[in-house]
Amino acid sequence: MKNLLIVESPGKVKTIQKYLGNDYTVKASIGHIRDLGQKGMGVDIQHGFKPEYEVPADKKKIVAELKKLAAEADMVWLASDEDREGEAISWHLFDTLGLTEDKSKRIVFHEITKDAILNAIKTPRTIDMNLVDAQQARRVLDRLVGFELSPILWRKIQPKLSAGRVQSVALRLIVDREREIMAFKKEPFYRIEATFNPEGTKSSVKVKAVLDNKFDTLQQAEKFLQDSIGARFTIKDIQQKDGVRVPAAPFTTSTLQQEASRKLHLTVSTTMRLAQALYERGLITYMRTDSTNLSSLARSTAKAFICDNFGPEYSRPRQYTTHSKGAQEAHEAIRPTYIQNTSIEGTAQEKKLYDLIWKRTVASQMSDAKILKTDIAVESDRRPELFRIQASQILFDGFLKLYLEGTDDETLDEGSDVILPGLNLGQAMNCKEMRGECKFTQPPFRYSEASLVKKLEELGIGRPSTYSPTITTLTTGRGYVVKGDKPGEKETVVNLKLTGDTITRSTKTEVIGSEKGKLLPQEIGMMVTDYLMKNFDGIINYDFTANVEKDFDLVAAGNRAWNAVIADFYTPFHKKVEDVLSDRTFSRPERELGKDPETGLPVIAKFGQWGPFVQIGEGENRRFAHLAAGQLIENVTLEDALKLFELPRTVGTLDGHDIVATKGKFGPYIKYNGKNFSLPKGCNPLTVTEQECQDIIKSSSDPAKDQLARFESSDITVINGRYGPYIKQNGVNYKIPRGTKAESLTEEKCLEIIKSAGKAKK
DNA sequence: CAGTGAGCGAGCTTCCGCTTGACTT
Repeated sequence: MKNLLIVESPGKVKTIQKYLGNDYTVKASIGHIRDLGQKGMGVDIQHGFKPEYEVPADKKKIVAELKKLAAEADMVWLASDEDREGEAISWHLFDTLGLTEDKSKRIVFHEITKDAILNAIKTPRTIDMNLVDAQQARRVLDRLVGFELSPILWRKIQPKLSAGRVQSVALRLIVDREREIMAFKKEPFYRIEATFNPEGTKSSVKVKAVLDNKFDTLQQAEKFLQDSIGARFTIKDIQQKDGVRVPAAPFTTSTLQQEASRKLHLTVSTTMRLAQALYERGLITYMRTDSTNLSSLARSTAKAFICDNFGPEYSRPRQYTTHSKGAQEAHEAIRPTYIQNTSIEGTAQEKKLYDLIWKRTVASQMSDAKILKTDIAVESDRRPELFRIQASQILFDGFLKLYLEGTDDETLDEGSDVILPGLNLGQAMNCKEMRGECKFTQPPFRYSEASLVKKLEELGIGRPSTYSPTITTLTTGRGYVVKGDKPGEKETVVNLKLTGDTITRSTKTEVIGSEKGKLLPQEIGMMVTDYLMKNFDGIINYDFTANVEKDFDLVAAGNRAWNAVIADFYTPFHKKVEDVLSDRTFSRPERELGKDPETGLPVIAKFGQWGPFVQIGEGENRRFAHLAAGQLIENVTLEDALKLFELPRTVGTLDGHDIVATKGKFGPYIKYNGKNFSLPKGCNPLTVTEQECQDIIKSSSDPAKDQLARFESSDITVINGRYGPYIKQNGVNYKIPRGTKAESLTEEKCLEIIKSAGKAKK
């Protein structure tokens, strides 16, 4: 064998092999092949922070294979990604495989095209040891921070907790936001909206306008409406302005996660799983990237596609530059591999995600949209305030033909086109109706998974490959955060309406500030953040990563030794760690919520061995209840706390046995005759009726309830499982191939599936 | 489930970033 070429991702191997032909064997390292040892610190702190590298167990096989192939090859081409981590991977390969400088070359390419790869082969270089050192500094710093801080938490708060440069700041963002919301005092205000019929138009023509002033009180709003009875309204000013809207840049990992969340309501991890599947099928480029760059081939095919399908006036080739902090741009933006593929085969979700990527990519190469913005002021002869009419009209749709980026601001409706009738200066406007509506000032929004990723990217914290795993660490990993809903607060408001000469009042109950699917900090997350803020504010600072990145840049430029950077950080940091560990005091949050109205006993929220709980009374007969997900000691109300004691609740009986409704680890369930039955989604254990419980118990006792089909002779059952239908035979489960409808399965068809699946498994 | 730091102590937990399966009903 002449040449061995090693890349990171197995997904690239086939394509590159095709471009290079038989003189090359293309293999993948499958990411990093070496890491700091798992046992202990893995860094020799005493001797210049020397890293103690090991090949992890799951990488032994690939390393052995690469070693063998490298020994047989005349030349080894190290083609890992062109970024800090990629450079380190090349160096670890060089070191581990026992390569020499005359028998190995370092090459890089940013896109998987024939030109890019052949060009890379023509322009090899040597491994950039400064860049490798910057990576070693990053790796060692993260290990030192994580493995010195985490044990402090085990000792001071709870075992198995963790802290780190990325996760602790991500957690702090969520905790800080929650505290901002707690501190926020919402204020009511009145917004005045009028519906006008312009003089000289049909009476059905309506134009909506909003007063440029808000009122603090009902009285002020009512006064305005009274003053408006019989008032004359005329157009005082008309301003028209041409504007443009520009398409958003092609997707990076972060923006893909945000848009898939906004438009397709996918979680960050689902988005990545689907994108991985598309990538593996060769349908899209690599999905973990911070670059908005498109290859020249992609740009030219997009141009041709747009000209052919929409016309040349819709085409505007653009190259986007990446602005995000710390971007390393080793890959292209996420785009369809072939722009010509306007749709794909696959699951409904895969199709939707592909469609999103396709539209975003093509729209990014289309013309600006031309907009005519109109701003009209309407004055009253009784009051100085002005009504404003704002409209925007699309003169040329450009990229909007395909795609409009979503927004995180839940109060904003998408820029709909408002068509105004012809209006002139001085024209009279007849007021058909005027409303005074009570609104409330809004606290900042809680983070969703995707908006947290957006914020992390803005701060330069974390990388495309870690956004999703970081969220998993905070939620299912450590229980610092739960994803859930906040019900909002009920408010009774008085609204006003003026029609003709009469003002009517209406009273309405509204729910203010409810949020769904947001990241809610748990008590343990608050405690960890408070503790780290108090003792390690430098590390949990939002700028910490940005600052150390500057040092890493100095290392990468060859201007500082990597271990000198680490020493500067470690000396004061470790002293603080020692100080904190010698302090044996513990503090736990505790708060009295009030008195139990039934017994008069105090109700106290505090943190125990098993997490936050509330207790009623003291001594022998006190009662305990866990706080629910998202409830915090510092702001749980007495009312909410008392509700926690309403479970378990005896609902009724069936055949002489009690039915008890309660909540457990897996959500609400009912206990009956020694057995447990989950309550269906949306069924509240506090309000579920005896009849409903009896039905649940009876239907759950039916062994065939999840069976879709049963073929006795071959012991085959088709079961409707949690992840969709599947086939079971002799205790072994088999997937149903994509595109096959479970209802259409016959015994023969099932046997066929089992037979082919059996082969695949071997 | 247990129960809301009396003591002792062995042995465990943990980081970030680069990758993909293997696994789950």
